[in-house]
Amino acid sequence: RLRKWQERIRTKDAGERNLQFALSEIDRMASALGVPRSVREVASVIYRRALNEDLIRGRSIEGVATSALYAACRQEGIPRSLDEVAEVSRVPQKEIGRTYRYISQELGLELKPVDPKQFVPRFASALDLSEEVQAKATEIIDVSAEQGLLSGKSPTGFAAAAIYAASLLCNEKKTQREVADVAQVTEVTIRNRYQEQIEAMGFR
Amino acid sequence: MSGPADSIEIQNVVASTGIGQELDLEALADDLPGADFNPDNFPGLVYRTQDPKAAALIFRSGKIVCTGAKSIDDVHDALGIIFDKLRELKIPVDDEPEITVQNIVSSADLGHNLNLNALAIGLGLEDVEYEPEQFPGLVYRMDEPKVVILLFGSGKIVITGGKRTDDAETAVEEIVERIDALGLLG
DNA sequence: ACGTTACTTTTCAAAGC
DNA sequence: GCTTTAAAAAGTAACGT
Repeated sequence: RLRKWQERIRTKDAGERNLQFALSEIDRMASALGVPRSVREVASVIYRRALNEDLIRGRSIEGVATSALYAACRQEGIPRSLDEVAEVSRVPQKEIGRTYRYISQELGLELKPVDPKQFVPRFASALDLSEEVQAKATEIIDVSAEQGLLSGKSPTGFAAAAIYAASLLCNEKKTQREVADVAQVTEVTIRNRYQEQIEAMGFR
Repeated sequence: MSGPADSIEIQNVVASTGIGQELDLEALADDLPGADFNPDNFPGLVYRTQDPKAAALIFRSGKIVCTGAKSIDDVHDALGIIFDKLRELKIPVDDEPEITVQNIVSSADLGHNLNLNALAIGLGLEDVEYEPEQFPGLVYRMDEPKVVILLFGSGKIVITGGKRTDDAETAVEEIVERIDALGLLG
């Protein structure tokens, strides 16, 4: 009986330690990503729910913690790309994506597809672009999405192209390379999306 | 009436069978020209047929997986060729080994562009996986027939997971109906 | 800025780690 | 869970020229 008692304490302690580790990892990654405290709290709640529903079995703590943070950013409307999240995590991007899909499904998060417009303020400020460029980029995204150009396209690439186009239209030109670097997409992707968006806007 | 169902093309058929006899894959690798066998990598020996084009994974237990064929007939033809090759090598093969179709992959065209964002919400986020950052297709799991459908912005689709030839047809009719009911079919 | 090649997703069996 | 095999869809990426 004493052994059972000790094992319970050991298990409880191990569980506590794992939880503490996960929460501190969420905190560390959130800081590195520069997301507000409210998002870390949402991520913590998602992690605890995954823990309570036994979704961590067979998965790494770090993987679930990272996915919880990725999901929290989306839920709070300030998404980070999987690339960005993977940069501050020690879990490979592929595993983060797979784990995210799993916990999202099991917890019924039902998150809508990421809206490219949600990347505009962050990318634009990283490029020192004005409020005017941001408004223009947002308009370009709305118009081209309405014309059906968004289906299947990566939200970051779509946002990057719109920002590039808007910077040209507002005489605050940034090079494709500069925009590509902050959005972490290639210049080829920006070029391809840019061409379609310009046509959708009726320019040419 | 030409509809999306008429555009269905089988792209790949996966089937399993067995010759009812254990095999020495090392010896078989030497006797079968073109056979690939890397036991450190994978326990199966890979053998490809040219006509019909297919690939077979042959295991020590005598069980065989055939994949890459474009029709169920092609699966039978390809496996027939393999059975004959084994018999030529004096390996006893059951007279008519049972062949089980495990998966059929088909493609089709709905004929209209699709708004995948609207479709994700319309079909129900709980049954849909749509992460364009990772893959351009929307993944929809259908219960009856039990298949998985990948839908693309172009209106082209992939139906996989079915075991019967008509699963794809039933699935296409069903998905068209659901998309149409949402008013999302051009 | 081309073209080519290759990777992402889904499905399924096989034997073994 | 992974390893291998095949195939489609469309987007993105990384090569070399």
